[in-house]
Amino acid sequence: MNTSTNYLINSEELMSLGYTPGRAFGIALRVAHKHEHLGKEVLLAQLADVLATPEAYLTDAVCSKLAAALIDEASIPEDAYIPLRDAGADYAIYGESHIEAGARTQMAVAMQLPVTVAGALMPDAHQGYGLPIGGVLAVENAVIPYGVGVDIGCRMALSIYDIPKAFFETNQAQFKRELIAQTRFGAGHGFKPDERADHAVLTDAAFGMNPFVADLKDKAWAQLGTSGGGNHFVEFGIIEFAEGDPALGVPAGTYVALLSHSGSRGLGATLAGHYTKLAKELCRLPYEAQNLAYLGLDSEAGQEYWQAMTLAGDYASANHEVIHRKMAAALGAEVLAKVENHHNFAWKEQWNGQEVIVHRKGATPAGKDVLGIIPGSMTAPGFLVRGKGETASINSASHGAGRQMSRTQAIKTISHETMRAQLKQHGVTLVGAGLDEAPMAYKDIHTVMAAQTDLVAVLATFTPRLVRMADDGSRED
DNA sequence: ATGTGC
Repeated sequence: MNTSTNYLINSEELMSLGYTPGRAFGIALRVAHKHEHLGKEVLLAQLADVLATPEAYLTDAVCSKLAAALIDEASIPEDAYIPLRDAGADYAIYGESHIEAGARTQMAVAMQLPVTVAGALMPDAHQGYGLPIGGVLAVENAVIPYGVGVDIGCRMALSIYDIPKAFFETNQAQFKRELIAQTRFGAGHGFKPDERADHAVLTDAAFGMNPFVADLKDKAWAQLGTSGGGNHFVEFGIIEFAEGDPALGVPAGTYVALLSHSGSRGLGATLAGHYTKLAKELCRLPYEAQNLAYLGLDSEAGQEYWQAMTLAGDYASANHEVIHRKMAAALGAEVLAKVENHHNFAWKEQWNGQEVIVHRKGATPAGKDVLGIIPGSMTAPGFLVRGKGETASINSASHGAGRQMSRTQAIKTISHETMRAQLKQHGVTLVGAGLDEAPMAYKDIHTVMAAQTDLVAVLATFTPRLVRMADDGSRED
């Protein structure tokens, strides 16, 4: 994904040929990279010629796609693009010193959209696609598919069991068995036909909203109750309430709890891809803002996306419900309390006396007295929090610690021995996961929490003990 | 994030 590494022909050279940033520009860079064996001079001459007469290259084995993109771009008049504002409004940043520059650049562009009302960057923010992860954007009467993200409705769910810590510690083998038996991980994975779960979401009329969505229902059913890959997990841990919480109905004390993190699987990903593509066709923005293409809420496409997003959110919730339902039944556990919050979604909310659409892409809703879960890492605590309703953060907080290292960097620099030692030191048993999910790849959650004391108050601390994540190819054992 | 690509 990192396209900036040692290309024979770089962006500046392309620009000196007369290429301008856009889709064709990216294709030209890739063509040049793929055919480096031709040598720099030959490539530069060829790229200049394609730019001058793209029509002559429409059937060329190497440059046909580049030629088509150039013709396509030239056919769009300058004034077909929706202009950005010259200067974007200011936005609040929490924990700025730990946020990478790329995330701030993306947020600055988002602030220039003509529909933008307000924005904020959470302390776990990092660069994403369109809106940064950890970005919050309030807009007027529009929705941005990539402001929600690919994993629509991705969320945290916590079940607090009436099980003492001591019982967990003497029966860990049983908890581990059930963790493996009741959960499914891995990209593309679902349940076999005779293992499929049932849930009311499968009867949601929104599955019939159009043939495209209807086609996704069978896979959604197979994946109901699964967790997927990446940073998703299901884990047992110990949750400590220093004080009782009357609203939740949990007295002060220490309990065993189940915490899950996952989203809407293939269903949400397919819907996100489909509606982002549609938004890009209907909302032509300048190159740097193209991934922020928006749909008017009053438009047919906007209403369709909203309905699809709502379905994906309900489906993501059902996924967690199935996991938690199965686990409680398998353990014979009584659930004292449940907390759930999504952190990739768009909401209709009041902000500063005005109705806005708030996009939270990797940000926890933190309106006044709203409960949320902010996970740390597999060896660092997560927190059950209560929102303070801070206007400047648009009633939001971070959705975790955030990455300190990229996946590739983590795989390169962290050893299996180091990771094993870290897990052992914290008394954590891990099933699955690769080095890219090593705890050292994440920021210090305490630093992140310290940056958002104005946004949330901590109600309880959750310490992971038995963690399951997707297997990954880099594992050696 | 996602079972499949510029």
